[in-house]
Amino acid sequence: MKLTTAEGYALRAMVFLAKRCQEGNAFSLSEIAEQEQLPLSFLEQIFIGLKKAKLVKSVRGAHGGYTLANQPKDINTLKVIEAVSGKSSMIDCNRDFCSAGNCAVAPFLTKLQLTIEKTLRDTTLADLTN
Amino acid sequence: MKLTTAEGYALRAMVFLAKRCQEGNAFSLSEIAEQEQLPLSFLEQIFIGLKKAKLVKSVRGAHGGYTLANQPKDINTLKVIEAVSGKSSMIDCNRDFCSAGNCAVAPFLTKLQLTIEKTLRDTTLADLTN
DNA sequence: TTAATTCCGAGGAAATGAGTCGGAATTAAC
DNA sequence: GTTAATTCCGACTCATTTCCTCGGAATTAA
Repeated sequence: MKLTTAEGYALRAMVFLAKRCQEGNAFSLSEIAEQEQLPLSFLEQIFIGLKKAKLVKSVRGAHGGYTLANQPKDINTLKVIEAVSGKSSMIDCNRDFCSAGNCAVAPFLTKLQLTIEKTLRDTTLADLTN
Repeated sequence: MKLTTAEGYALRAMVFLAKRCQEGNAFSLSEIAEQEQLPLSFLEQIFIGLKKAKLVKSVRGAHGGYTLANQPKDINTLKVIEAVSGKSSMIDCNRDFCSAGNCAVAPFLTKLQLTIEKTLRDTTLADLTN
């Protein structure tokens, strides 16, 4: 039960942008990679996901880069994580035995997941820039 | 961010025992495996961890088995999970850059982890037997 | 003695994680 | 129009982790 490094990188990069994208200016990935000491080509993959999730906008070509698609206070950490890893479920157990309602643990896990998601949803990039 | 199947199996097996070990009677792994439809030899590995963590007691030899080491209300789900997987940290990022306090995300992740651990610690086997 | 069990280490197949690589498409600047 | 900087995209690799299995040793009730 831990964050993947891709999720961690995404959060770090998004916080980086939140701190510096006040007027919608874009930052190139090479700049982010250098400043945050992240591997560039991996960051590319990550930002493709962030773009698809419409959390960032891209400017292609020379002097291009990425900028936040919304205000930091309107981007929560759950969205960032899901953009990178997809919606994940604590319970990937899809056996007949369990999905038939015989599993004593399943309801608890859903509750746990909701708790986690609420915490993530309530924490925005703005909360992380202070 | 999901439970490993070993962690899930452990919880399921422990709930099984919580429901039936009222008088400290032991159940063999083959019985648990059959009733809960879990792979036996994998369960063996898992229970070695549970035993080391002193969450269960074992009775060796024929007609042996496992029984809970404490009352269900005194065994919380965090202990079960840690017995199987060890203490895990949301943040395994040990780079100089981050551990020097430059990481904007780290404090949030520790807070998140504490939240999760509290939920797990507050949920005992007794809560899962109803 | 036998059968049922816990205990233990080794190993193995599959999935996942954590990237890299090569190149295509786009665009500003020269 | 060429070049350099960038986003975009798919495929690929390599290491680690997960999810087990296997063989056998130790223990013990019957």
